[in-house]
Amino acid sequence: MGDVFFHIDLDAFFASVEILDHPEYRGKPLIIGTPGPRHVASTCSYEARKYGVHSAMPMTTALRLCPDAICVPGRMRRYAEMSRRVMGIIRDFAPGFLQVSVDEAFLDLTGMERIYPLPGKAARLLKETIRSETGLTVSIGVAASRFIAKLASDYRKPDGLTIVPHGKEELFVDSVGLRKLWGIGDSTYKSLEKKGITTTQTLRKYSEKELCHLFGESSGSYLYRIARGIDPGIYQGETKSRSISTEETFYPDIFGYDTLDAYLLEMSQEVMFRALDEKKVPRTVGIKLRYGDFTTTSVQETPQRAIYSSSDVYEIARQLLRQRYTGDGVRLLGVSLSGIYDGEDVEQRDLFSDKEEKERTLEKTILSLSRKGSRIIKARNLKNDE
DNA sequence: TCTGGGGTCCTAGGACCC
DNA sequence: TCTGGGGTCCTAGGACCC
Repeated sequence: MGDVFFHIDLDAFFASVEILDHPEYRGKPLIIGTPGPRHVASTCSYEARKYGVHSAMPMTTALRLCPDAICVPGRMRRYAEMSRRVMGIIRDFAPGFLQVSVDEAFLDLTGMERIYPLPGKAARLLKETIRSETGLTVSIGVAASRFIAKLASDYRKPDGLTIVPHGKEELFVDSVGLRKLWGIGDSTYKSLEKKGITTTQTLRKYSEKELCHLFGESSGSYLYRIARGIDPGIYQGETKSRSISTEETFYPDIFGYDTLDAYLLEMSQEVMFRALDEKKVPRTVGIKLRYGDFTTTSVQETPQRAIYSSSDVYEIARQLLRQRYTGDGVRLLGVSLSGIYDGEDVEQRDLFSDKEEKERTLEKTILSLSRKGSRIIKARNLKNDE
């Protein structure tokens, strides 16, 4: 027997948790999201999907399609808690556990024939265990690669189980359709369409060389592989670079350095606290601006000296804002940290002056306090100290 | 349709070094 | 004078995913 992978996907996760906690929502169109301009739906129940509502849809559009929908704001802590419970069950089920998002995970059952001779039976057992222990349903895809397993879990939803036998991958991607393959978004699909490629069958007529020529090395061989149901290597490499970011969309637009700086300070603190919490040190600070007309621009800087505190982040962010800001109304402002590396080595004191070390220690203390308290307290403490 | 927030990866050009 | 080749780092933007 060859490789066996499961992809487990929680059905309409946030909405399902809300229905679990509020049985009166069951059977009704439910949208997780706040009504109003510049808001989008994060998830919705299957009843709402019948009206054409889907994730990432603007709330104004969603409510036009489905005026009677119940809207609730997301409760991320609650979803994280349920996610941990479900992921715990999945992790205990078989080795080769790989969580890829709050509501998705892979299992590698390769070589487990003695314990699970029939993968389909094993998948049904896992589904039933999750359902009876948490009240949530999942859809599972079973295949010889992660790529196909991932597509398979989406093939029949909710509460689905799709097994793609090894050797039937090409047939399977044909029935999924080009547009729905992982990695084919609007933009890629449109550029394929321009060349008359709208199906996997047509895509297969091109050699790898031709595709690389048309779309570049990386995308070319990616397309070549997925058209044949060959795993292009999704979720294989350990993630190299990491970043931590926060951003906020405003309504109405905000203007002026005073206002923008105030947000920049708050956001600098937030991202740096998260970095400190994970014992990470960033090398690069960036800001992102989106103006009222949706034009978006970003600037980043990698300074020579180490970034060790949120006031460092803020100072750089402030300068970057002055470099870029046109004075127009700002729809979105964001701060990001990237080029992140493990901070353990940097903990050695001689790297920092006494004053710097004191500040860093202070931020850590504030962080540990803030784990119990609110973000407001955190921000106020820092301001008073400056 | 009037477009969130948090991520990852890729590309292309320029700087700089050997 | 009239322009190598490769490697690495940095930046800005874009595509994609959940």
